[in-house]
Amino acid sequence: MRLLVARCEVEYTGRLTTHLPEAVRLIMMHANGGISIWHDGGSSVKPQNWMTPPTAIEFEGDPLEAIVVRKFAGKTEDRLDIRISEIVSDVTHDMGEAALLEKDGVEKHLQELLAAQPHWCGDGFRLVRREWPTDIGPVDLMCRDEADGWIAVEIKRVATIDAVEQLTRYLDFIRRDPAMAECVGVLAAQQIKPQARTLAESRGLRCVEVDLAVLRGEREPELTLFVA
Amino acid sequence: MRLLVARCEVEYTGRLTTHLPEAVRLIMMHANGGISIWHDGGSSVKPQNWMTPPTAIEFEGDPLEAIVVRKFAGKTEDRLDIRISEIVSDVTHDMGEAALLEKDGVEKHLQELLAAQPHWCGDGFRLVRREWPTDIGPVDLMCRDEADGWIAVEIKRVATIDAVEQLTRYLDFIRRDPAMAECVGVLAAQQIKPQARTLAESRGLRCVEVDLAVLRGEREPELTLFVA
DNA sequence: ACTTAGATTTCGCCG
DNA sequence: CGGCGAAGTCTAAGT
Repeated sequence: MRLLVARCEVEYTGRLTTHLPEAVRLIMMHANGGISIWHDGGSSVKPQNWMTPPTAIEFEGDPLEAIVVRKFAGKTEDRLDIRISEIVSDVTHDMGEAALLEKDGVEKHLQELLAAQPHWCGDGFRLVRREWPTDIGPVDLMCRDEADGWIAVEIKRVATIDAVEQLTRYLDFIRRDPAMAECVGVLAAQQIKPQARTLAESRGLRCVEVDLAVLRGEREPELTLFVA
Repeated sequence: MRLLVARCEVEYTGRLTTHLPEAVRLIMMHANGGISIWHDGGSSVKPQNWMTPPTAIEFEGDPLEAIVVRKFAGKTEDRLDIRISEIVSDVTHDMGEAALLEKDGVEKHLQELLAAQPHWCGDGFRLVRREWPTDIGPVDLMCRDEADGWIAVEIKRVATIDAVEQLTRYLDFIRRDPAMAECVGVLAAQQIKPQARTLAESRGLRCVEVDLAVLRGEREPELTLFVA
């Protein structure tokens, strides 16, 4: 990885057009051709400009005066022009083998936990299968209740209006099978946005907020705050 | 901005849990408390781990042995534990004034241009207002045609099936007003995905592809390719 | 290669 | 501060 700290000015043309006025910035260049441009005053997680691989990078001048990064994305060429007026530092580090990030707690885990304890989606629910196939993609969980009614469950970490649309589309297809014409929809998520809840309920879909810690048995479900 | 290149191992606990095995990485620390962790083999645009400001950063040991970054995001504490086994490089650069990115060509500009020249959305259209409010959010443009009919316009840079759903929801609400029961929907975008066009037309929504350069008057509209 | 859906999405606007 | 929609979203998975 090459770390170039330089006073520079940057133009990007591609899906849109941007301009960065002259300032001292960090230019991070990866071995795979990826490049990103940073300023202390900007975001600490999103670069001011960047280009993802594959790219073609040209270095002009000695000492370095300009870097041109090109990418051929379909019809339009993406292009990053870096004009360098002063080099503050220029070092390259070998970082060795790729060391990938291991994650735990994303939507897939939520699905695993709810598949193992479907009663959190509704009383008496039992799992028929995960990733129940439909013509437009798999529903996260298919369950049946105590009266043998069908329930399609869509799982999200955060449920927005999109999740309601998604579940609605699934139900449209599932209910075409006469045996499942009465299939019910449940939206289960760690967090359900108000507009999503409103739209879901207006379409007769049930909403369930679930707590990851409770699903893992690390915490008791919240107790009712009044005494009978 | 402090750039620390070090052999390290990282744990994150917060919205989820992650682990990074030992490797040489770049640790980028901004003056505002933002921090991000990079490896040459990973993505060149998204860090392996990060924490956005506000944060509380503790440095342990001399020479440096560990960095602990904390954030109090609501109820749960976010925490980043960086255990350092070897320091390769540790430099700090003053980058001076913030130099912000200037953008041109995003959806807002498209909306401004179409608001000024609504005839590109349909013959004889005139603008009533931008950001026409409905119960579930604002419609980009509300227009009327030569026969005084109402037209709701949804604008996208790239229109997907989601844009069709969005416009459909808006129309559902708009048409509840008897005076606007006949309101028509138009989807205007630089690019309309084939599936979105099919769905839109099946719902009686009109599709218009617009050209940014033409809207700006930089290019003539395409001529018809046959002679009468 | 293209499409779909997730993301510690992030970011900006507006209430 | 929270909700909501856009983003040069990026990225991984499935077809």
